[in-house]
Amino acid sequence: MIKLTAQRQAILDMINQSNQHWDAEILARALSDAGHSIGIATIYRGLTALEQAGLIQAMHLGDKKRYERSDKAHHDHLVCGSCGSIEEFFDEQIEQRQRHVASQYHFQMNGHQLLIFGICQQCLKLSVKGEQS
Amino acid sequence: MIKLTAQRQAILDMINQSNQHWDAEILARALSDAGHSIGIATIYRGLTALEQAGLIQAMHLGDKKRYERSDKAHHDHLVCGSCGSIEEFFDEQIEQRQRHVASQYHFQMNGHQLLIFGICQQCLKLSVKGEQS
DNA sequence: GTTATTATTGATAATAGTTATCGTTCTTGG
DNA sequence: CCAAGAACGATAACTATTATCAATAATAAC
Repeated sequence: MIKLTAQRQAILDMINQSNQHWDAEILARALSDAGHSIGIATIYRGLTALEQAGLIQAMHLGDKKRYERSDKAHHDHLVCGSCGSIEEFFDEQIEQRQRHVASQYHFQMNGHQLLIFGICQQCLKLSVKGEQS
Repeated sequence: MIKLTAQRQAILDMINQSNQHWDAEILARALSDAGHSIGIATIYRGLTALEQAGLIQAMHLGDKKRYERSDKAHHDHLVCGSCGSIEEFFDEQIEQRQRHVASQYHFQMNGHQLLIFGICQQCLKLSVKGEQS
């Protein structure tokens, strides 16, 4: 159904080649740096099309939408408020409990998003070092 | 520290009087309907100030920020994709597991957001009725 | 209790992220 | 080859939010 044009292929490749959680702006810059000149509207449309086709997956983080590869198993995210890095995790017990809660509320769950905010290990180390000096 | 002006008091009252998850636009309309004429910038600034003071709490849902009372215990949300309603729930096991995951990753958690997406009981009932007719 | 200082307000301009418009280009089937 | 539809790029428009700035209100200093 979806037409995989050269532009969309470039977007898809870029996303598939890394574990990043891309937003449209960063992706545009990366594509430009890689030699692809793709209009920003085409990038937004491409992302939407690729998401609908299930070729990539999307999440809302704060005020912008992020896209990542869809060829990995479901997972949730640890978001560092200091460096902005995003770490992934999966916990079957949490998944189970969510299904349980949904059924309790007679709620037909078709997705979820769990973000854990805080400070990542890296940044914790740095802040300790910084305080010592 | 925060100055509770008449405008901010009106915003706070409006939020405290209901269990809604307000966005700035809806809140502005409600305040206007209630006879308060408060500039939209003042509403945004007031919301930020009240949030920083801990008098209300905020969450990101999709592309807009929502505010709700802070005088209730922590909870997460079931978001209906059909009618937009937001139901609240709390599950200690999920909370515990999150703390566990964070410590596993040496991640200093200082908050989280869990959104369960799907269709609420009300909308499920309606869709069944609709299909029968 | 006037004056100086500081914070807040409202109108509006500006910004960020995203979507819509529109004329042009690229496919693809007949 | 050519018509129909999809996608493209440039850019205008839109939504949510923040910044600017002059006017006003509250607070503190004398």
